[in-house]
Amino acid sequence: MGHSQTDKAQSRERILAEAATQLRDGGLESVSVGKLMRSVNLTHGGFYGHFESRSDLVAHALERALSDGAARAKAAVDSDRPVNFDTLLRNYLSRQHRDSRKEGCAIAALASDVARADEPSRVVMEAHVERFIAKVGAALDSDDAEAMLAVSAMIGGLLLSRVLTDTKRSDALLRAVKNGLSSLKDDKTPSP
Amino acid sequence: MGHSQTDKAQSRERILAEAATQLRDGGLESVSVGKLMRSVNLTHGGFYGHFESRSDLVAHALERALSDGAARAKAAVDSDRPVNFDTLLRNYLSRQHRDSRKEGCAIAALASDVARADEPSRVVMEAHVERFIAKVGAALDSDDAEAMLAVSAMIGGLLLSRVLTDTKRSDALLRAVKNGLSSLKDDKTPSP
DNA sequence: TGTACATCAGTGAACGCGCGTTCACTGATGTAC
DNA sequence: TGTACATCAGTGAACGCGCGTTCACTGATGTAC
Repeated sequence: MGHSQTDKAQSRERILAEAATQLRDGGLESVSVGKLMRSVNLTHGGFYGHFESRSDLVAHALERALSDGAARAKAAVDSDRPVNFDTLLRNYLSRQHRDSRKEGCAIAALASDVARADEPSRVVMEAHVERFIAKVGAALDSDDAEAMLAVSAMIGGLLLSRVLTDTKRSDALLRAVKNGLSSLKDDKTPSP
Repeated sequence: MGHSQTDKAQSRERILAEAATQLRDGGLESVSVGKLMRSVNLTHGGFYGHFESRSDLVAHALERALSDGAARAKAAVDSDRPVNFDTLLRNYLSRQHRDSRKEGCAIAALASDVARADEPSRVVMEAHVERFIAKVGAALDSDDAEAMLAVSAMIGGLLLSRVLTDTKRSDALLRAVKNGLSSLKDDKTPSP
């Protein structure tokens, strides 16, 4: 708890990172100023030195939560070429991803929340959805339409696998979506 | 605001129906006892004659919200045979469905919420997800795996179409998922 | 290099507010005679 | 059929609590001389 300017930048960073995690874990409503500040070992009063209001924080933390997911995905395949579609599927639709909501894809974690949020929030997520579609399109090397289908199924599949309490059915659903989408690629690679 | 026993049953029904609508519109956290009772022209005190607690209400209203969607879907195709897959897709992935969250599918509306909720809530939605998979499986007349893929893409697609603020892109996404899934059926009907 | 002082990151008491829940009540319902 | 009374659906004041936000403060930082 220092008092220097670099300490302040670090505090803001810790607040933002923690808020992004709490957002993915509990949704847009779940972050409270008091609990958040306590969880980074600060007191609530200091919050307003970093953010204008709770809703200002949520806006920044939503962007952060979404960026974290993209960064994590990039790290998982590293500097590889255009990204292999099957690898992407295997990572995204894994039991590990299903079971680690806090660290996973924020589009899936917050889709229902943002679908009913105000326009600014939707614009923030929209950019990440479009980037995801572009990335999957490149991996599939196909048009937008196929990438849109794949992204919809990936996000829907991950979400549903988290709803199902029957682990075997949840696993089966992940597998079904993985295999079903994988054949999107197979259907065209053998041709040319 | 009568005082008879049939009045009471009607009150409970009005509370439950309104709660289900508010749930689909604003998520599991959005329903407050005071606002809810005011919106059915009663006072907050009377609430506890109908439900044990707010969380008891939410449990019942979640079930209701999910059932409403199924009932609406059934009404849309009426007493028809096994349900036509393309009709189902055209209804589910319509702009109208996208734009009427309050009256639409509660699985999509509440997927992210329930994914992080306690087990009882997940069990309630799970039953409806399984029923949806079975229904789509029958329409496709195929195995679970293909139905799981279709349901994932339908729910993910509807959700993403609600996130996108660019109407043309949102429309395009609905169309892409509709067409992509429609070919699941086409791929096998011509064969036997 | 050493001292005096302005800055400002972080503290914690206090605020008004809406929440879920309780409870003594009111008055219409519907039963017993 | 008419009256007396128990029941109970719905009312609204009151409660304790956690929320977001404000603000006078403290004390370490880092600059001016």
